[in-house]
Amino acid sequence: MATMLDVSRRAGVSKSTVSRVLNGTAKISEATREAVFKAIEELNYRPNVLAQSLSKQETNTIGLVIPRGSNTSQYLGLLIEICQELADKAGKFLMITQVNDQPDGGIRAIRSLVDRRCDAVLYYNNSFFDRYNIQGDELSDLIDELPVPLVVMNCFLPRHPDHCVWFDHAYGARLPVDYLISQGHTRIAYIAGPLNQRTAQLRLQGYENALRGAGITIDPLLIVEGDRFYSGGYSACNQLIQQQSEFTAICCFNDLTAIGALRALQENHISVPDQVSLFGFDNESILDYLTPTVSSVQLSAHAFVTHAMNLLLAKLNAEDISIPEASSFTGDLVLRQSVRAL
Amino acid sequence: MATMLDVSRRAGVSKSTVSRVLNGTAKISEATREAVFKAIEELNYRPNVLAQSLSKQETNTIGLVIPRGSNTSQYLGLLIEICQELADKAGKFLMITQVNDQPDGGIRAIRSLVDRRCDAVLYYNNSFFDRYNIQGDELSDLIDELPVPLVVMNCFLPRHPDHCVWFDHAYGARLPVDYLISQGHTRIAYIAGPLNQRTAQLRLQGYENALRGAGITIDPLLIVEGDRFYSGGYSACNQLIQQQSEFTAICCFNDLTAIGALRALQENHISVPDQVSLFGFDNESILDYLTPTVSSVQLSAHAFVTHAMNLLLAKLNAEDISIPEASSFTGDLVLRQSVRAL
DNA sequence: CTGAAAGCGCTTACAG
DNA sequence: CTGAAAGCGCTTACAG
Repeated sequence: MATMLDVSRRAGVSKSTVSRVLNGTAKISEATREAVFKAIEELNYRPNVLAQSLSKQETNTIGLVIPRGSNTSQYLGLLIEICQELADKAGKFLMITQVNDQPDGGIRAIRSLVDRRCDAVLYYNNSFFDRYNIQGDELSDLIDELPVPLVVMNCFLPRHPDHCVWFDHAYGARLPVDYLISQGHTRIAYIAGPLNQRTAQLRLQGYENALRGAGITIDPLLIVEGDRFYSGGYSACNQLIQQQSEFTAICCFNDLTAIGALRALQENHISVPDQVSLFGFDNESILDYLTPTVSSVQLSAHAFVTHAMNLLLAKLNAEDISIPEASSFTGDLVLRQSVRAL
Repeated sequence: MATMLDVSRRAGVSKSTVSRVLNGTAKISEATREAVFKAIEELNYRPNVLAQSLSKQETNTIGLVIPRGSNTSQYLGLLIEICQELADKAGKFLMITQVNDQPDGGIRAIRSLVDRRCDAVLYYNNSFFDRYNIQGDELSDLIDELPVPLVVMNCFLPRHPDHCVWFDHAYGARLPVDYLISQGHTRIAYIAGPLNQRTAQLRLQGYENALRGAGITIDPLLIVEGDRFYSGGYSACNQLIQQQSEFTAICCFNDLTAIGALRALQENHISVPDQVSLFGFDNESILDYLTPTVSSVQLSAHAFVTHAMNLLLAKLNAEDISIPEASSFTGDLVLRQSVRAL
């Protein structure tokens, strides 16, 4: 690969001049400019970004750490696309890496980006209690230690509320239950996510809070654990049906779970919504094309990611951002055919 | 940030020694080793990967360029996860970047990774005729010009068959049509993808080839263009219904299209599969949870991506791989309730 | 076992 | 307008 020295020789000038031509950092006579460009062309020269970065002591790069197990998530594409777009606008290169399936995978991914001298790092935390996921404390320690800003998405860090952006899952999960209660339902079942995950715990809490708020006793038989995929929703719903507890509605951890449950209900000739009302969570676009269409809760992933990136960029530019309360995001109810008043 | 010089001073040794301790590249007395590690600890030192790479003239990094508009694709997560895993195994850092929405976005993304001295680059081509996508010729020129290996996924490059891995879309799309014909269907409709995209064109060809092969006249009225999303399938199917052409089966560009079509059929009280058989394409896992479950064609994305990464790694290691014919991948029929014999 | 020096490919004061 | 030189933070022959 041709270097700047090669170019300078071919053009009959010094390295410095080539550098200046390339960076437009000084007046250069038209003749030498042309000579330099000619040499660049002939040698097919491309600057070594590593050397540039080392020399300038800046990389203009933002690091993004994406989670594993994301092949079932429709959020991943959105996350990347928004970050890319905002990084572009800010004139930064977005360097993406994925955590690998090892202990400390998350921390190592972050460090690896910092070691490559990213100006700042955005970390998407999949769920607190994932097998190899970072604990909140480790993240907080890391934020204290790192020489560059780190913003964490999807978890709340008590010691660093201004470094994280999170969803209020409990609040969001409460919405459909409150609504069902307002429509006269009292026997409301819940198919949870994997309860070793923080997100699943919080959403279950939201369900329980709603019932408690309405003075309805929580019936443990009406709470079944799924696996956040279709199959878990399917078998959990079958369990609900088989144990013959009476219920008039089911709220689910997420949409996939609800779709699995819907299938189980239909196989058992239980009509939705005539006999059972159904709520998903996430508001994936397929819900509009199921029969019946399925109600859900919409988390504004777009606003969420945008906020996180803007927070990061603000920290980068050392803008004195007042800690925005909006770093916590809630959800909105989306009603469709799957729900009816009792 | 502490540098190696800082560490060496604190430990009372030379930079060289610190480097050797860190890299285990020479016998070092236990005493100095400890002193060095102590200094590293105290200064919270982390090597500058940029400087290392520049000095060693190697980065041990593989670049991956992912497409835009991937927020609706379930392949993106799989693509990244497999590449990450194989890169890990090969001891390489995987640097991911996304093409941005500008002319030459693809080429610029590739170049940008090469400028960062990736050892090799893997490029996922979304579709030939996307707004800003690279043309095959440009890719071939790039392969000739770049100083590092470039492997291209999802398109066929006549000049570089050994640098690309692709699906035989026409073949895959032919499978369900052949099957339907074998089951006595002759009036088979097709809801295409956006026909300005190469993939959509090829799959439509597969449909037409099957009909021709069976001596069935192609009825233009039975071919409608969708948009590869639910909504396009929905309206295309409504169009088929309204124009009252007789048909006993519908094959679709992809599963989303089929799901949209299913909704339209159900709204019109047309029974699947009693009155109309239905095929999707891609075999997304939701198909098992629809009512009825929907037949499809499975492309082995896993094998596909694995093959591409292995091809890249082989080129990196200059292994003399005989050009594998298997660089073209086909699909498999997956039959479910949505199809019946006539 | 360890250090001094040159080099990786750039940028940027400092001179002229 | 342009060049020589020092420096970015490492690695690695070359000596000893």
